[in-house]
Amino acid sequence: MSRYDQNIFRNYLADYTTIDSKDWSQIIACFHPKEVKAGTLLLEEGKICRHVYFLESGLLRYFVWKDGQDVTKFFTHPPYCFTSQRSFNTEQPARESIEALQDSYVWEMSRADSLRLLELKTWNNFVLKLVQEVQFFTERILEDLQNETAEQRYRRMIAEGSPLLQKVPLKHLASYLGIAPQSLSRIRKKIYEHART
Amino acid sequence: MSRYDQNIFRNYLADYTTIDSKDWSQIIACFHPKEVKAGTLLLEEGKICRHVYFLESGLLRYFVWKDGQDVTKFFTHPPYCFTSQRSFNTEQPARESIEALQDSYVWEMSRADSLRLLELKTWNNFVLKLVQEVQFFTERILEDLQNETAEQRYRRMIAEGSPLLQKVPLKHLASYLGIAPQSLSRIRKKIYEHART
DNA sequence: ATACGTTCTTAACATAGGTGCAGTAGGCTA
DNA sequence: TAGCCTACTGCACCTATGTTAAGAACGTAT
Repeated sequence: MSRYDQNIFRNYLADYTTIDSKDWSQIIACFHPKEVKAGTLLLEEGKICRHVYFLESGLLRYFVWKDGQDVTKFFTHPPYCFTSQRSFNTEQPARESIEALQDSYVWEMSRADSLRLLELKTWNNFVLKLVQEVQFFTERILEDLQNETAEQRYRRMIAEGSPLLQKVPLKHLASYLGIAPQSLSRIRKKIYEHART
Repeated sequence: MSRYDQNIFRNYLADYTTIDSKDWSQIIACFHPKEVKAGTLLLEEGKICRHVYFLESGLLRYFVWKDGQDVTKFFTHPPYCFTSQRSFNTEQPARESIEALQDSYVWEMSRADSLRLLELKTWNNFVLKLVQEVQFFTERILEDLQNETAEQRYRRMIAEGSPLLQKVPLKHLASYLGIAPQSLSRIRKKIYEHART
């Protein structure tokens, strides 16, 4: 696993928009490397999110506290550009925390730089596409949630070969699916029993 | 109810971004008025959405066909700027239809004009904010769906004084809440019984 | 007026998808 | 060695919602 390889970021951006060397140097100049050890928080609930991040490697988990329980909202795997959108845009305290599940390499950009960089057409274009993409993802999750049970969603993760299955503890997977760990166990049992026969 | 009052649109935009007369004339030049009678479709599932719309007055309903059933996804009330995002951006057939529940006055802009207008900084700025806002809404709906039952969501609509309660037939409200009309009736009965005591 | 379709309500009953508790087992850390 | 956490399993139980079936209220067309 390479660390701090700018090309990962650049290639990632190139998937969204064409980007020349001049744009790229402007963009990368705004980002600074930051290492996040497994188990530590990149963002803590209640604090204001003041950065835009790019995840180069590792794995992150968004979660909230709900009735004294740690509830996993979703995961971010590399390469991905993200922030705590609501907190970042409104400058209000974040409702969720972001935890590294594995040692992660991220690049971060300050709010001030972010606002400045939006003047750059290439970046502006990228951001718009990214936000639309996030919107599509959210809609997709919403749809799945309405149409499928936790079991069906878990089966689909398997069918789609989600890399999360190998990397995420089952307790987090369970809360991500919206069920108790016992229920996930039962589902797993059912699936593997059937698979054997 | 005034018809085709450009000021409604302009004031709406002003809530997102400052807008001078020159910008405004460029923007409004791209939009053309269109009346949608109650009960008719602004967009039909399977067709490609080729416009951006602004809803000046009336009420719209997004719905999809799912297992031979008409399922309401959400409603749009004025003033609001919208489109079938996925279809519009990807030029793929829309998965949902948009129906007018009341006689509605909308303004429409072609795809070509939309792309051109994005070059205008004011408009670009507005679009980015709008897409972020839509993302917030979707996230909020997702959260509610995970945390609340249909009954709780219906109660909250009442508590928040949603205007939909007066305007939308209960059958659509039921499918919007994700339950059968009978179930909504049961919930309503329960609420009103309790309210009386 | 009458008849018809649609929407909404009510009731009895069924059920899927989940919870909670309790006990067991394996692995890691101190 | 003990202690702790995670995961698995069996069982009883719950509850939100579906299903079915019937009737009431309302508007519209004939």
